[in-house]
Amino acid sequence: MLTLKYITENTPEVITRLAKKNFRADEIIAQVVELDKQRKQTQTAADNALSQSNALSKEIGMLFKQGKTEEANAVKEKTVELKEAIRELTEKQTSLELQLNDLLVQIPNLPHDSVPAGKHAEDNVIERSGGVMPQLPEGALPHWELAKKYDLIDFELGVKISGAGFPVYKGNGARLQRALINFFLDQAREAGYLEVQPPYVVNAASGYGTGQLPDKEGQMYHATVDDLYLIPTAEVPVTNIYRDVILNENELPIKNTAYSACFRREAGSYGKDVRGLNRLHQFDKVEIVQIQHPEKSYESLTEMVSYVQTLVEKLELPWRILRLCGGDMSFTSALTFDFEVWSAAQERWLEVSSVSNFESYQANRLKCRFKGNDKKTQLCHTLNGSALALPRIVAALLENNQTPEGIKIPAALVPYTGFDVIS
RNA sequence: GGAAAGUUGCCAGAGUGGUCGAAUGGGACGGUCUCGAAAACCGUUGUACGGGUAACUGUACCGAGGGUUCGAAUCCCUCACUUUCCGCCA
Repeated sequence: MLTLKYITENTPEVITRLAKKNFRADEIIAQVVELDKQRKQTQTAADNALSQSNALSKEIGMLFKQGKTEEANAVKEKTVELKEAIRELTEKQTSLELQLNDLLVQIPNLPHDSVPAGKHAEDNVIERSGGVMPQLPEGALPHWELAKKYDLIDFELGVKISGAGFPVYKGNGARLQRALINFFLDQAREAGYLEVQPPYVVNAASGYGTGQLPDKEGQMYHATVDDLYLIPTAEVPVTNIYRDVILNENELPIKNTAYSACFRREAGSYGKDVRGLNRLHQFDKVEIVQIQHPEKSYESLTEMVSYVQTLVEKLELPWRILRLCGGDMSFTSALTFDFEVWSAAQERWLEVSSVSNFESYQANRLKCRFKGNDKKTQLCHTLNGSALALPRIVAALLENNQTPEGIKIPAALVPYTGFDVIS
């Protein structure tokens, strides 16, 4: 969430910038400013009352020690009223703080100046693109047909075991998954990321830390008996490593990478958008996360985008990078670049990565701070990106590389798969 | 799953009702000494919010939440977690 300080000190600017995210902020911001004013007044009053009470208590202690019991009891009388006042004031203060927090979590992150205006995905700006569009042979098949033809993925079997959206990968299909995961992790390590293996279920505090809770509660699977949530992305456990942490400035940037299975309930979509591998309840992804100094976070964002570009290039997929417009960006992001690869048989672009700078928005909830060389403590900036999500990469690989002889595996991946063609 | 013991600052660890934001030791940082280093000595070393231009100052925080009391790190209750032993187990 945004910091109270920033909102109260830059109120008009906050409202203007949020308009780019198509968020009408004037009312809620006015409420925040008003509540904050009340909060400050209440705290001052409460602190004064507590201060008096502390002084009286000390006095009573001294009097008892000196054996002046009667005088002590007289002072005790005075505390009765004060106690009541303290109770009321602190209750009011707590209530105001809760109200403020409720409002703050409803305010999205401020978009970066470079974010284009717009409402929908069509308003996103193509940043750059590359790769060669494949010429498919006669009778080219979409990936779900290819998966069946070569016995790589069994969607029906997944339905039997779990339900729709839980495919079973078999044989070379399973080996391709494993190859991609290892390839992505090795690449990330070479790019300076520390590999971590996080838990796949998290507690509610972690869900709040990265912003899945409370707003996106319905998107996560919830194991209610133990009150744990299945992670929708490794971003959640990995970023939460740094919850309630004060780092040293010279530890920055922190660069972590993690593979995890990801679980998403994703209710409400149907049709060709969700055919085959396009949208799943369980999928594999390698994630990259950075914790960075505020002055350098946009350098890191550029670096992460370039890094993801090298991955799609090594996989020889036609790709493009979109700068998301205000209306298509996530609630928590300040600037997001999406990667899409061309799915030749479906003849559509598939989103395979989303790389974002959250600035201090996420760090504020996480309480992820660093102590600078000037001894001041301030919030870090957090960034993350998929590098990459597997299913749509697999879809594009299968479709784009189909030939009469079988499906060709890109050269960079062959050392990982152990085969160069699926036939 | 059963039993017991714990949870205090960067770390170790003392503190069982008042002057305790908290002894002591270690670490880190700064200084003295030194050609330099070590040793020794001296000093500094939490977070959040409020007031103040500032120096500074008020309040809260000793796992979390509640209670008792004029006053709680300290007493009581609930919960979470950790460790050890037993059971079960990849």
